[in-house]
This record gives sequence, C-alpha cells and structure tokens, in this order.
Amino acid sequence: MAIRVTIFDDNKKLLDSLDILIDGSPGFQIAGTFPNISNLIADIEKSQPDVILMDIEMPGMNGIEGVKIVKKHFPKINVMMQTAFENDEHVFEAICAGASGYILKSTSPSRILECIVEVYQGGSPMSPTVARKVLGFLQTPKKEPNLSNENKDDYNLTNREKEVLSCLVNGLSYKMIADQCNITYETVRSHMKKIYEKLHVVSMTEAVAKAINQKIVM
Amino acid sequence: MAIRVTIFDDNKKLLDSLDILIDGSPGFQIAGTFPNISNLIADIEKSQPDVILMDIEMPGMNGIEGVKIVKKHFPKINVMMQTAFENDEHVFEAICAGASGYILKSTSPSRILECIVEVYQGGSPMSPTVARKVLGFLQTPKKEPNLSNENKDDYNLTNREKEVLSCLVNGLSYKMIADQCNITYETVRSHMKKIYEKLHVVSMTEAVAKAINQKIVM
DNA sequence: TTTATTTTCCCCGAATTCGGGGATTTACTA
DNA sequence: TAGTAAATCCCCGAATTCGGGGAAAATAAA
Repeated sequence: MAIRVTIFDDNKKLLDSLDILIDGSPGFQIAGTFPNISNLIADIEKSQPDVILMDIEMPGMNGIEGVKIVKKHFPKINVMMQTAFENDEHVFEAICAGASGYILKSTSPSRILECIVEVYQGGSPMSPTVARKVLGFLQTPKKEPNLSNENKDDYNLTNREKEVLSCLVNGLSYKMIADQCNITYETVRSHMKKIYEKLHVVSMTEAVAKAINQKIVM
Repeated sequence: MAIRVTIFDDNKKLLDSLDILIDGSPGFQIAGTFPNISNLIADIEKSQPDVILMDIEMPGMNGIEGVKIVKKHFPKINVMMQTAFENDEHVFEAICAGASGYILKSTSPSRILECIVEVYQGGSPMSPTVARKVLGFLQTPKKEPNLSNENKDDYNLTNREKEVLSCLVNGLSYKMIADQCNITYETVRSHMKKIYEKLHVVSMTEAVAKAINQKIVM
C-alpha cells in the first residue's frame, strides 16, 4: 500500500516536480498538492495523507503555523518541513511546533523519497547541519539567568575585527570603515578576510546576519 | 589532507575492521585505536585526531564519561558515538555530554565514512530513529514565553519583496536569489531597488541589519 | 629571545552590486 | 474603463566587493 503524501508549497515549479517525482515512484502516491495553507484542515481531510511535506517559507501564514495546526488536529500525521535555508530560528520553531523531519530544498530526489519513508516509519530525517543545530539546543540548556556580556562564542575575533564588523553592521562600506577607523581600505579588506574566515561566511550580508543574530557585536 | 580518526572501542574485532575500513579509504587516516579510555587524554594528545569514534558501551568508564572528558579538554574535536542499541537514556546523555553524532554499530561501512566526513565538517549525522528521540526531548518542554510584540511597520513591502529580503538576510547573492525565486537576476535587482527605497537604505548590509533588527522578515 | 598573534598595507583580476534609466504584463480598484 | 500597483525583464557604466596571493611592523606570549 502506497504512502500517501500531501504537499504544501507556494512554488509552483517545485510543487509540480515533487508531484511527478513522488507520484511516479512505486510505493508512493500524491494525495494532494496545495500552494498555500489557507484551507489546511479541509485540504488534509480531503486528501487523507500519511505524510505531509510542508514548505516553511510561504507568503501569508507560514509553514511553522501550518505544522502547529496539523499536529493539533491530526497528531498522527507526520510532517516533514522543507526549507531553503538552515535557519536557526526556523529549525527550532519547526521542531517545537511538532515537525518530524527537516530537509533542504536542495535535497536530491532519491533522498527525498527515502526521507518520506523514514518519516512515515516514525523516524526523523534531517540534514547533518540541522541535526547539529538541534543538538545545540539540547546542549545549551543552562543559560536562562544572565544574558549580559560574557557572550559564549565570539568566534575569537580580535578587538579590531569586532570594530570593523560593528561598522559593517551599521551599514558602512569598506571605504567608510577605513575612514571611521583611521586605517586604509586595504587594511579593512584584510580584516574582512579574517572575519569571513572566522565566521565561516563569504559575504557581507552573511557576516552582518550572523553578527546580529548571534550578538557578536553591539 | 586526510581526516584523522581515533577510535575507542573494547570490541577487538570491530576495532580492527573499522581500522581497516577507515585507514584503507582515501581521505581518511587512522590516528589511533584504543580498547578503553583509561588513558583518554594522553591517547588523544598522542594521536591528534580530527574526529573521535567512541563506543558507548565499554567496561569501566563508559563512552558517556569519555565524551565529557574529551569535550572538556579538546572542545574542538568532534566525537561520534557508536552504539549497539538506540537506548533513550544513552542518546540523551551522550548528546548532553557533547557528542556530535550518534550512529548504530549496524551502520554500513560506506555510511560510516560519510558520517565521519559529516561530523568533521560540523554536521551531526544520526539515524532517523535517534533523531526522532532527540526531537522528542525538545518537543516535550513546550515553553514559549518569548512572544515578540506585533511590530506593525513592515515598510509596506510586498510579499515578493519580503521574500527577496529574506533571501538576502540568509546571505544569498542576487544570482542565488534569482535561482531561489525562479526569476531573473534583473528582476531581483528591480525588487532590491524597491526594497532600498522603502527601507531607506543604500546597501545590502544596511538592508540586512534593518530587516533583522526590526524583524521585518522571519 | 624566539615564537605567535595582531595590525597594518599592497596588487591583480574576477565577480557582484548600484544608480538610473526604460518597458511589458497582469491584476486590482476607483 | 482608466489608473495604479505588483511583478517581470533589459541595458549601461561606475563603484564596490571578493579571493588569493604577499609582506612588514608592532605586540603579546612562551
């Protein structure tokens, strides 16, 4: 008996290709595909899925809300989240909301099928990176009281590097940072390279996002 | 440069076969193999591993204690636990102790090598069943006091613009965003111009900072 | 006093972003 | 039905960032 899969994804193209992939694979069957979750309950009752594939980034009500509703009304149905990014917040929220799996949109077709089976069988497939984040949530449960300085991981940035990063977060260009810190443009570049290396990022935007989200500066 | 692996396992046979498997695979290298952890610190200092494979069930001091010691003295080294059973207690304890991966002894050789790489690269490979248990630990304490206040000002961004901005916050380049959203590079540029206008910013970094700080995107 | 680490500066070529235009299609609304 | 907003796509040229080098002085640590 085939595993019935219902998909919620606003990306028409992806939705179609998933439809073809899943429905065309023996042992699987598409129960329904929907571009949004505005009729979530009704859609599920109509399609009667064993497993739900839910895009996390959808306009309007997003996938996190979606999974909450699903688990509330259909606790038996396992929901696998699909996302473009391995965003810390999303991972955590999705899991707390009751998601059973968490895979990337870039996952290969064959692996997607595997994951559907695993979810159906009660497992929780997730990418190693997501898994690491999940473990991280468990490993740092003892930090409710103080939240002031003594920021655990500042990635070993030097003072100068933090200063430069701080400028970056404030929207300054390399040239402006050079001016601000009384150093040359090339020196700013040197610091940036080091910062990228230490933060494991490759662009200004990533650096800024990480700096803010992990409170490395300010 | 090969990944250096050190193994602690009291089962001589398994130890040997792992030795052969890992040392015989390109890109891997056995740094040391030990039947117990009575000289854990010294053994690690001597073998200088990138990744440690630790059996969870060992006579005397067990793997849980082992991983605690490792993470205390060598926080950078990633430890992957190997176990015969997916015992709830063990899984939980091992993770809290700092293990980065958790695989079964029945895992196939090729998958073991994959897992070593994943752990080395900062991921956390684990079997779907273990993953489900881990998620269970997170899902049971359902405390969500942090309800962010409804910040109304979203600068009148359209759905598409929010989507693009969200990509930006995740560190994607224009080209990558185009790919992600199934639109052309030029369209991304158009959206970006609008976003800059609406947010009153002039660069990616400013946009990202504003988006995060004012919670314009999720 | 060696040995790191930090901070500083430079070059080249490739890739990416930015500003300022213009244009078409679709869809909603006054 | 005309008008507006949203979403799509294109061009040019200038500015900026990025990767991968190298190098040297000033501190800090061993």
